[in-house]
Amino acid sequence: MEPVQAEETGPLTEGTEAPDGEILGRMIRDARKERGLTLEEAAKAADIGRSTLSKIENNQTKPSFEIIRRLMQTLELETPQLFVQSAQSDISGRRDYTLKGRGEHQETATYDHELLCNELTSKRMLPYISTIKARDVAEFETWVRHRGEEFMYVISGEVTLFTEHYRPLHMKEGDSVYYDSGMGHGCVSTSEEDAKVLWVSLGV
Amino acid sequence: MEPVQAEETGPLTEGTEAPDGEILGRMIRDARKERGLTLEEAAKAADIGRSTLSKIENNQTKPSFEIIRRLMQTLELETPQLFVQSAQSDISGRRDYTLKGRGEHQETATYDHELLCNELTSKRMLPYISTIKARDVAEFETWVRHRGEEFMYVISGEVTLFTEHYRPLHMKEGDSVYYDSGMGHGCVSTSEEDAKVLWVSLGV
DNA sequence: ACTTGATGACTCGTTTAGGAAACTTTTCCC
DNA sequence: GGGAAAAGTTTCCTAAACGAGTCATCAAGT
Repeated sequence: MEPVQAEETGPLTEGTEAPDGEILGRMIRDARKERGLTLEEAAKAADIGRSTLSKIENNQTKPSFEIIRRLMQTLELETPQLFVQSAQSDISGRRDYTLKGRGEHQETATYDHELLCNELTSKRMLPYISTIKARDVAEFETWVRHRGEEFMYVISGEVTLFTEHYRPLHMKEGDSVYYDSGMGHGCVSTSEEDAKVLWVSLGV
Repeated sequence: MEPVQAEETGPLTEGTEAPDGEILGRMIRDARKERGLTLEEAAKAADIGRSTLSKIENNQTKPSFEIIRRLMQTLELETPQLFVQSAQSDISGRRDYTLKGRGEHQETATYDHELLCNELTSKRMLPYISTIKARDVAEFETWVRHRGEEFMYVISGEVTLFTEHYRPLHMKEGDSVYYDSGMGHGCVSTSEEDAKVLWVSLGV
Protein backbone atom coordinates (compact mmCIF):
# COMPACT_ATOMS: atom_id res chain seq x y z
CA MET A 1 0.00 0.00 0.00
CA GLU A 2 2.68 2.49 0.92
CA PRO A 3 4.91 1.83 -2.09
CA VAL A 4 1.98 2.52 -4.35
CA GLN A 5 1.47 5.79 -2.57
CA ALA A 6 5.08 6.76 -2.99
CA GLU A 7 4.89 6.14 -6.71
CA GLU A 8 1.90 8.35 -7.13
CA THR A 9 3.46 11.32 -5.44
CA GLY A 10 6.80 11.16 -7.19
CA PRO A 11 8.10 11.41 -10.74
CA LEU A 12 8.80 8.31 -12.75
CA THR A 13 12.43 8.15 -11.70
CA GLU A 14 11.28 7.90 -8.13
CA GLY A 15 9.26 4.91 -9.14
CA THR A 16 12.43 3.10 -10.06
CA GLU A 17 13.92 3.92 -6.64
CA ALA A 18 11.03 2.50 -4.67
CA PRO A 19 12.36 -1.07 -4.64
CA ASP A 20 15.56 0.15 -3.04
CA GLY A 21 13.68 1.90 -0.28
CA GLU A 22 11.78 -1.30 0.36
CA ILE A 23 14.94 -3.36 0.42
CA LEU A 24 16.66 -0.92 2.71
CA GLY A 25 13.71 -0.85 5.06
CA ARG A 26 13.48 -4.61 5.16
CA MET A 27 17.18 -4.94 5.71
CA ILE A 28 17.07 -2.59 8.65
CA ARG A 29 14.03 -4.24 10.19
CA ASP A 30 15.56 -7.69 9.80
CA ALA A 31 18.79 -6.57 11.42
CA ARG A 32 16.93 -4.92 14.25
CA LYS A 33 14.85 -8.00 14.95
CA GLU A 34 17.88 -10.24 14.71
CA ARG A 35 19.37 -8.26 17.54
CA GLY A 36 16.12 -8.43 19.47
CA LEU A 37 15.73 -4.67 19.59
CA THR A 38 12.42 -2.83 19.66
CA LEU A 39 11.82 0.14 17.43
CA GLU A 40 12.33 2.38 20.42
CA GLU A 41 15.59 0.80 21.53
CA ALA A 42 17.14 0.86 18.09
CA ALA A 43 15.96 4.39 17.43
CA LYS A 44 17.35 5.57 20.72
CA ALA A 45 20.68 3.88 20.05
CA ALA A 46 20.89 5.57 16.67
CA ASP A 47 19.72 8.87 18.11
CA ILE A 48 16.68 9.21 15.88
CA GLY A 49 12.96 9.26 16.54
CA ARG A 50 11.15 5.99 16.73
CA SER A 51 8.58 7.20 14.28
CA THR A 52 11.38 7.97 11.89
CA LEU A 53 12.66 4.45 12.18
CA SER A 54 9.20 3.04 11.61
CA LYS A 55 8.84 5.10 8.49
CA ILE A 56 12.21 4.02 7.21
CA GLU A 57 11.40 0.37 7.77
CA ASN A 58 8.10 0.78 6.00
CA ASN A 59 9.62 2.74 3.13
CA GLN A 60 7.55 5.80 3.95
CA THR A 61 10.38 8.28 3.87
CA LYS A 62 13.67 8.98 2.18
CA PRO A 63 16.10 9.11 5.05
CA SER A 64 19.15 11.26 5.14
CA PHE A 65 22.55 9.75 4.71
CA GLU A 66 23.44 10.65 8.24
CA ILE A 67 20.54 8.73 9.67
CA ILE A 68 21.34 5.66 7.60
CA ARG A 69 24.92 5.86 8.60
CA ARG A 70 24.02 5.92 12.26
CA LEU A 71 21.64 3.02 11.80
CA MET A 72 24.28 0.98 10.04
CA GLN A 73 26.60 1.42 12.95
CA THR A 74 23.98 0.72 15.55
CA LEU A 75 22.76 -2.41 13.83
CA GLU A 76 26.23 -3.42 12.67
CA LEU A 77 25.04 -3.79 9.14
CA GLU A 78 27.54 -4.48 6.41
CA THR A 79 27.74 -1.50 4.17
CA PRO A 80 28.40 -2.77 0.65
CA GLN A 81 25.04 -4.47 0.44
CA LEU A 82 23.44 -1.05 0.32
CA PHE A 83 25.35 -0.15 -2.78
CA VAL A 84 24.66 -3.50 -4.25
CA GLN A 85 24.87 -2.51 -7.84
CA SER A 86 28.49 -1.44 -7.52
CA ALA A 87 31.19 -3.01 -9.57
CA GLN A 88 32.65 -4.87 -6.65
CA SER A 89 29.84 -7.34 -6.17
CA ASP A 90 29.83 -8.07 -9.88
CA ILE A 91 33.37 -9.37 -9.79
CA SER A 92 33.14 -12.92 -8.63
CA GLY A 93 35.23 -15.24 -10.76
CA ARG A 94 38.86 -14.37 -10.04
CA ARG A 95 41.61 -16.84 -9.22
CA ASP A 96 45.36 -16.57 -9.10
CA TYR A 97 47.99 -18.90 -7.70
CA THR A 98 51.67 -18.76 -6.84
CA LEU A 99 53.94 -21.81 -6.77
CA LYS A 100 56.39 -22.18 -3.93
CA GLY A 101 59.20 -19.68 -4.16
CA ARG A 102 57.75 -18.05 -7.25
CA GLY A 103 56.27 -14.91 -5.77
CA GLU A 104 57.44 -11.42 -6.55
CA HIS A 105 60.47 -10.40 -4.50
CA GLN A 106 60.77 -7.21 -2.52
CA GLU A 107 63.70 -6.66 -0.26
CA THR A 108 64.04 -4.32 2.67
CA ALA A 109 66.79 -4.00 5.24
CA THR A 110 64.92 -6.17 7.73
CA TYR A 111 62.73 -8.47 5.63
CA ASP A 112 62.86 -10.30 2.35
CA HIS A 113 59.30 -10.31 1.05
CA GLU A 114 57.76 -12.62 -1.49
CA LEU A 115 54.43 -11.23 -2.64
CA LEU A 116 51.90 -13.95 -3.45
CA CYS A 117 49.13 -14.17 -6.04
CA ASN A 118 50.22 -10.83 -7.39
CA GLU A 119 48.52 -11.12 -10.75
CA LEU A 120 45.35 -10.15 -8.95
CA THR A 121 45.64 -6.41 -8.52
CA SER A 122 42.35 -5.68 -6.87
CA LYS A 123 42.31 -8.23 -4.12
CA ARG A 124 41.49 -6.95 -0.67
CA MET A 125 43.90 -9.16 1.25
CA LEU A 126 47.59 -8.93 0.59
CA PRO A 127 49.38 -12.20 1.29
CA TYR A 128 53.15 -12.40 1.34
CA ILE A 129 55.89 -14.64 2.72
CA SER A 130 58.68 -12.88 4.50
CA THR A 131 62.10 -14.11 5.45
CA ILE A 132 62.93 -12.28 8.63
CA LYS A 133 66.49 -11.08 8.42
CA ALA A 134 66.28 -8.77 11.39
CA ARG A 135 67.83 -10.01 14.60
CA ASP A 136 67.38 -7.03 16.83
CA VAL A 137 64.46 -4.66 17.19
CA ALA A 138 66.98 -1.83 17.01
CA GLU A 139 67.32 -2.60 13.30
CA PHE A 140 63.93 -0.99 12.79
CA GLU A 141 64.35 2.75 12.63
CA THR A 142 60.71 3.34 13.47
CA TRP A 143 57.61 1.25 14.07
CA VAL A 144 55.91 0.03 10.94
CA ARG A 145 52.21 0.78 11.04
CA HIS A 146 49.30 1.01 8.62
CA ARG A 147 45.60 1.09 9.16
CA GLY A 148 43.86 -2.24 9.03
CA GLU A 149 44.39 -5.75 10.31
CA GLU A 150 47.11 -8.33 9.85
CA PHE A 151 47.43 -12.05 10.33
CA MET A 152 50.77 -13.79 10.63
CA TYR A 153 51.64 -17.47 10.60
CA VAL A 154 55.13 -18.83 11.29
CA ILE A 155 56.14 -21.20 8.52
CA SER A 156 59.58 -22.07 9.82
CA GLY A 157 62.06 -20.94 12.46
CA GLU A 158 61.35 -18.80 15.49
CA VAL A 159 60.53 -15.14 15.81
CA THR A 160 59.63 -12.51 18.29
CA LEU A 161 56.89 -10.14 17.31
CA PHE A 162 57.01 -6.68 18.82
CA THR A 163 53.92 -4.52 18.84
CA GLU A 164 53.00 -1.40 20.70
CA HIS A 165 50.92 -1.92 23.81
CA TYR A 166 51.82 -5.61 24.30
CA ARG A 167 54.74 -7.62 25.60
CA PRO A 168 56.89 -9.17 22.88
CA LEU A 169 55.40 -12.40 21.58
CA HIS A 170 57.71 -15.37 21.05
CA MET A 171 56.48 -17.60 18.26
CA LYS A 172 57.65 -20.74 16.55
CA GLU A 173 56.62 -22.84 13.61
CA GLY A 174 52.87 -23.23 13.46
CA ASP A 175 52.05 -20.37 15.81
CA SER A 176 49.90 -17.52 14.55
CA VAL A 177 48.84 -14.04 15.57
CA TYR A 178 46.23 -11.49 14.53
CA TYR A 179 46.53 -7.79 15.33
CA ASP A 180 45.44 -4.32 14.37
CA SER A 181 48.18 -3.09 12.10
CA GLY A 182 47.63 0.49 13.21
CA MET A 183 49.81 -0.46 16.14
CA GLY A 184 53.48 -0.13 15.46
CA HIS A 185 54.86 -3.60 14.84
CA GLY A 186 58.07 -5.38 13.92
CA CYS A 187 59.39 -8.93 13.81
CA VAL A 188 62.85 -10.39 14.46
CA SER A 189 64.24 -13.87 13.95
CA THR A 190 65.41 -15.71 17.05
CA SER A 191 66.29 -19.05 15.45
CA GLU A 192 69.62 -19.88 13.85
CA GLU A 193 68.19 -19.72 10.35
CA ASP A 194 66.20 -16.72 9.27
CA ALA A 195 62.58 -17.46 10.06
CA LYS A 196 59.90 -17.54 7.41
CA VAL A 197 56.46 -16.20 8.09
CA LEU A 198 53.31 -15.79 6.07
CA TRP A 199 51.59 -12.45 6.46
CA VAL A 200 48.11 -11.58 5.24
CA SER A 201 47.44 -7.87 5.41
CA LEU A 202 44.08 -6.18 5.10
CA GLY A 203 43.67 -2.42 4.78
CA VAL A 204 40.69 -0.32 5.83
CA MET B 1 33.37 29.86 7.26
CA GLU B 2 30.49 27.52 6.41
CA PRO B 3 31.26 25.02 9.19
CA VAL B 4 31.10 27.85 11.67
CA GLN B 5 27.75 28.82 10.26
CA ALA B 6 26.43 25.30 10.53
CA GLU B 7 27.43 25.14 14.14
CA GLU B 8 25.58 28.29 15.00
CA THR B 9 22.32 27.17 13.48
CA GLY B 10 22.26 23.71 14.94
CA PRO B 11 22.26 22.08 18.36
CA LEU B 12 25.47 20.85 19.89
CA THR B 13 25.12 17.36 18.52
CA GLU B 14 25.10 18.81 15.05
CA GLY B 15 28.39 20.38 15.84
CA THR B 16 29.87 16.96 16.30
CA GLU B 17 28.53 15.87 12.91
CA ALA B 18 29.99 18.78 11.02
CA PRO B 19 33.41 17.19 10.52
CA ASP B 20 31.78 14.25 8.82
CA GLY B 21 29.86 16.49 6.46
CA GLU B 22 33.09 18.29 5.65
CA ILE B 23 34.92 15.06 5.02
CA LEU B 24 32.11 13.76 2.88
CA GLY B 25 31.95 16.94 0.88
CA ARG B 26 35.67 17.02 0.36
CA MET B 27 35.71 13.41 -0.63
CA ILE B 28 33.05 13.96 -3.23
CA ARG B 29 34.68 17.08 -4.61
CA ASP B 30 38.06 15.39 -4.83
CA ALA B 31 36.57 12.41 -6.64
CA ARG B 32 34.69 14.66 -9.04
CA LYS B 33 37.76 16.70 -9.89
CA GLU B 34 39.85 13.58 -10.24
CA ARG B 35 37.46 12.53 -12.96
CA GLY B 36 37.59 15.96 -14.54
CA LEU B 37 33.85 16.54 -14.17
CA THR B 38 32.22 19.91 -13.63
CA LEU B 39 29.53 20.38 -11.03
CA GLU B 40 26.95 20.28 -13.79
CA GLU B 41 28.24 17.10 -15.41
CA ALA B 42 28.49 15.16 -12.18
CA ALA B 43 25.11 16.40 -10.98
CA LYS B 44 23.52 15.43 -14.24
CA ALA B 45 25.10 12.00 -14.14
CA ALA B 46 23.82 11.47 -10.62
CA ASP B 47 20.43 12.93 -11.50
CA ILE B 48 20.53 15.67 -8.88
CA GLY B 49 20.54 19.45 -9.07
CA ARG B 50 23.87 21.11 -9.51
CA SER B 51 23.17 23.50 -6.67
CA THR B 52 22.55 20.47 -4.48
CA LEU B 53 25.93 19.07 -5.39
CA SER B 54 27.57 22.40 -4.65
CA LYS B 55 25.95 22.46 -1.24
CA ILE B 56 26.99 18.92 -0.49
CA GLU B 57 30.57 19.65 -1.42
CA ASN B 58 30.54 22.74 0.76
CA ASN B 59 28.87 20.95 3.66
CA GLN B 60 25.85 23.23 3.47
CA THR B 61 23.27 20.51 3.55
CA LYS B 62 22.60 17.08 4.96
CA PRO B 63 21.91 15.06 1.88
CA SER B 64 19.63 12.09 1.70
CA PHE B 65 21.00 8.62 1.54
CA GLU B 66 19.65 8.19 -1.93
CA ILE B 67 21.55 11.15 -3.26
CA ILE B 68 24.79 10.00 -1.66
CA ARG B 69 24.28 6.55 -3.01
CA ARG B 70 23.85 7.87 -6.52
CA LEU B 71 26.89 10.06 -6.17
CA MET B 72 28.97 7.15 -4.93
CA GLN B 73 28.06 5.19 -7.99
CA THR B 74 28.59 8.06 -10.38
CA LEU B 75 31.98 8.93 -8.93
CA GLU B 76 32.92 5.33 -8.26
CA LEU B 77 33.74 6.09 -4.68
CA GLU B 78 34.56 3.30 -2.29
CA THR B 79 31.82 2.98 0.24
CA PRO B 80 33.28 1.61 3.47
CA GLN B 81 35.32 4.70 4.13
CA LEU B 82 32.13 6.61 4.77
CA PHE B 83 30.88 4.28 7.41
CA VAL B 84 33.80 2.46 8.88
CA GLN B 85 35.44 5.68 9.86
CA SER B 86 34.07 5.76 13.36
CA ALA B 87 33.70 2.37 14.96
CA GLN B 88 36.41 0.53 13.20
CA SER B 89 39.00 3.25 13.17
CA ASP B 90 38.48 3.70 16.88
CA ILE B 91 39.36 0.09 17.48
CA SER B 92 43.05 -0.10 16.99
CA GLY B 93 44.82 -2.02 19.68
CA ARG B 94 43.69 -5.60 19.35
CA ARG B 95 45.91 -8.63 19.30
CA ASP B 96 45.29 -12.32 19.70
CA TYR B 97 47.53 -15.30 19.09
CA THR B 98 47.16 -19.06 18.77
CA LEU B 99 49.93 -21.54 19.52
CA LYS B 100 50.46 -24.44 17.17
CA GLY B 101 47.70 -26.98 17.43
CA ARG B 102 45.79 -24.91 19.96
CA GLY B 103 43.08 -23.47 17.77
CA GLU B 104 39.41 -24.19 18.17
CA HIS B 105 38.41 -27.41 16.44
CA GLN B 106 35.52 -27.78 14.06
CA GLU B 107 35.02 -31.00 12.19
CA THR B 108 33.09 -31.63 9.01
CA ALA B 109 32.88 -34.71 6.86
CA THR B 110 35.56 -33.46 4.49
CA TYR B 111 37.75 -31.17 6.58
CA ASP B 112 39.05 -30.88 10.10
CA HIS B 113 39.24 -27.17 10.84
CA GLU B 114 41.29 -25.43 13.44
CA LEU B 115 40.10 -21.86 13.87
CA LEU B 116 42.89 -19.44 14.72
CA CYS B 117 43.01 -16.32 16.87
CA ASN B 118 39.42 -16.92 17.80
CA GLU B 119 39.38 -14.71 20.88
CA LEU B 120 39.02 -11.80 18.51
CA THR B 121 35.38 -11.87 17.53
CA SER B 122 35.22 -8.84 15.31
CA LYS B 123 38.14 -9.45 13.03
CA ARG B 124 37.48 -9.11 9.34
CA MET B 125 39.68 -11.95 8.18
CA LEU B 126 38.99 -15.47 9.34
CA PRO B 127 42.14 -17.59 9.43
CA TYR B 128 41.96 -21.32 9.98
CA ILE B 129 44.08 -24.41 9.39
CA SER B 130 42.33 -27.31 7.78
CA THR B 131 43.32 -30.93 7.55
CA ILE B 132 41.91 -32.12 4.28
CA LYS B 133 40.31 -35.51 4.83
CA ALA B 134 38.50 -35.58 1.52
CA ARG B 135 40.04 -37.71 -1.17
CA ASP B 136 37.48 -37.38 -3.91
CA VAL B 137 35.50 -34.40 -5.06
CA ALA B 138 32.43 -36.63 -4.97
CA GLU B 139 32.59 -36.44 -1.18
CA PHE B 140 31.29 -32.89 -1.44
CA GLU B 141 27.55 -32.96 -1.80
CA THR B 142 27.48 -29.47 -3.23
CA TRP B 143 29.93 -26.68 -3.95
CA VAL B 144 30.84 -24.59 -0.95
CA ARG B 145 30.49 -20.92 -1.73
CA HIS B 146 30.20 -17.65 0.16
CA ARG B 147 30.59 -14.06 -0.92
CA GLY B 148 34.03 -12.63 -0.53
CA GLU B 149 37.61 -13.64 -1.12
CA GLU B 150 39.81 -16.45 0.13
CA PHE B 151 43.51 -17.13 0.29
CA MET B 152 44.93 -20.60 0.77
CA TYR B 153 48.47 -21.73 1.51
CA VAL B 154 49.55 -25.39 1.59
CA ILE B 155 51.37 -26.12 4.82
CA SER B 156 52.06 -29.79 4.20
CA GLY B 157 51.07 -32.54 1.82
CA GLU B 158 49.50 -32.19 -1.59
CA VAL B 159 46.02 -31.14 -2.61
CA THR B 160 43.87 -30.46 -5.59
CA LEU B 161 41.68 -27.41 -5.43
CA PHE B 162 38.50 -27.51 -7.43
CA THR B 163 36.67 -24.31 -8.25
CA GLU B 164 33.98 -23.45 -10.70
CA HIS B 165 35.17 -21.93 -13.94
CA TYR B 166 38.77 -23.19 -13.72
CA ARG B 167 40.64 -26.43 -14.24
CA PRO B 168 41.54 -28.24 -11.01
CA LEU B 169 44.70 -26.82 -9.44
CA HIS B 170 47.30 -29.24 -8.11
CA MET B 171 49.21 -27.76 -5.22
CA LYS B 172 51.92 -28.86 -2.88
CA GLU B 173 53.67 -27.54 0.18
CA GLY B 174 54.43 -23.85 -0.15
CA ASP B 175 52.04 -23.21 -3.02
CA SER B 176 49.26 -20.66 -2.57
CA VAL B 177 46.09 -19.51 -4.29
CA TYR B 178 43.70 -16.57 -4.06
CA TYR B 179 40.16 -16.71 -5.39
CA ASP B 180 36.71 -15.22 -5.16
CA SER B 181 34.86 -17.45 -2.75
CA GLY B 182 31.56 -16.81 -4.47
CA MET B 183 32.70 -19.50 -6.86
CA GLY B 184 31.90 -22.98 -5.72
CA HIS B 185 35.10 -24.51 -4.35
CA GLY B 186 36.38 -27.65 -2.70
CA CYS B 187 39.73 -29.22 -1.84
CA VAL B 188 40.91 -32.84 -1.72
CA SER B 189 44.13 -34.40 -0.47
CA THR B 190 46.26 -36.18 -3.02
CA SER B 191 49.22 -37.04 -0.80
CA GLU B 192 49.44 -40.12 1.39
CA GLU B 193 48.92 -38.15 4.55
CA ASP B 194 46.01 -35.79 4.84
CA ALA B 195 47.25 -32.43 3.67
CA LYS B 196 47.20 -29.36 5.87
CA VAL B 197 46.34 -25.96 4.49
CA LEU B 198 45.99 -22.51 5.92
CA TRP B 199 42.91 -20.60 4.74
CA VAL B 200 42.23 -16.95 5.29
CA SER B 201 38.69 -16.03 4.44
CA LEU B 202 37.32 -12.53 3.97
CA GLY B 203 33.60 -11.80 3.62
CA VAL B 204 32.01 -8.90 1.80
C1' DA C 1 38.90 47.15 -24.45
C1' DC C 2 34.29 44.35 -24.53
C1' DT C 3 31.62 40.11 -25.09
C1' DT C 4 30.54 35.45 -24.40
C1' DG C 5 30.40 31.21 -22.19
C1' DA C 6 31.57 28.23 -18.42
C1' DT C 7 31.68 27.42 -13.63
C1' DG C 8 30.52 27.56 -8.92
C1' DA C 9 27.94 29.76 -5.25
C1' DC C 10 23.69 31.81 -3.68
C1' DT C 11 18.47 32.70 -3.55
C1' DC C 12 13.87 31.42 -3.13
C1' DG C 13 9.71 28.65 -3.54
C1' DT C 14 8.00 24.03 -3.07
C1' DT C 15 8.07 19.70 -1.10
C1' DT C 16 9.29 16.52 2.25
C1' DA C 17 11.94 14.73 6.22
C1' DG C 18 12.01 14.18 11.07
C1' DG C 19 10.33 14.12 15.65
C1' DA C 20 6.80 14.76 19.36
C1' DA C 21 2.49 13.36 20.37
C1' DA C 22 -1.58 10.83 19.52
C1' DC C 23 -3.48 6.70 18.01
C1' DT C 24 -3.64 1.68 16.99
C1' DT C 25 -2.14 -2.92 17.36
C1' DT C 26 0.09 -6.58 19.67
C1' DT C 27 1.68 -8.96 23.58
C1' DC C 28 1.52 -10.54 28.14
C1' DC C 29 -0.54 -11.68 32.40
C1' DC C 30 -4.32 -12.67 35.39
C1' DG D 1 -12.04 -13.49 28.32
C1' DG D 2 -10.31 -8.43 29.94
C1' DG D 3 -6.91 -5.00 31.11
C1' DA D 4 -2.45 -2.98 31.08
C1' DA D 5 1.78 -2.31 29.05
C1' DA D 6 4.70 -2.63 25.24
C1' DA D 7 5.44 -1.94 20.58
C1' DG D 8 4.56 -0.06 16.25
C1' DT D 9 2.14 3.34 13.09
C1' DT D 10 0.09 7.65 11.84
C1' DT D 11 -0.66 12.60 12.20
C1' DC D 12 0.73 17.22 12.38
C1' DC D 13 3.91 20.87 12.41
C1' DT D 14 8.30 23.04 11.64
C1' DA D 15 12.64 23.22 9.68
C1' DA D 16 15.42 22.02 6.09
C1' DA D 17 16.38 19.61 1.66
C1' DC D 18 16.15 20.18 -3.11
C1' DG D 19 16.38 22.17 -7.63
C1' DA D 20 15.48 25.91 -11.10
C1' DG D 21 16.99 30.18 -11.69
C1' DT D 22 20.05 34.12 -10.67
C1' DC D 23 24.41 36.23 -9.50
C1' DA D 24 29.41 36.72 -9.42
C1' DT D 25 33.75 35.54 -11.20
C1' DC D 26 37.02 34.04 -14.44
C1' DA D 27 38.98 32.75 -18.84
C1' DA D 28 39.07 32.90 -23.71
C1' DG D 29 38.16 35.08 -27.99
C1' DT D 30 37.52 39.09 -30.95
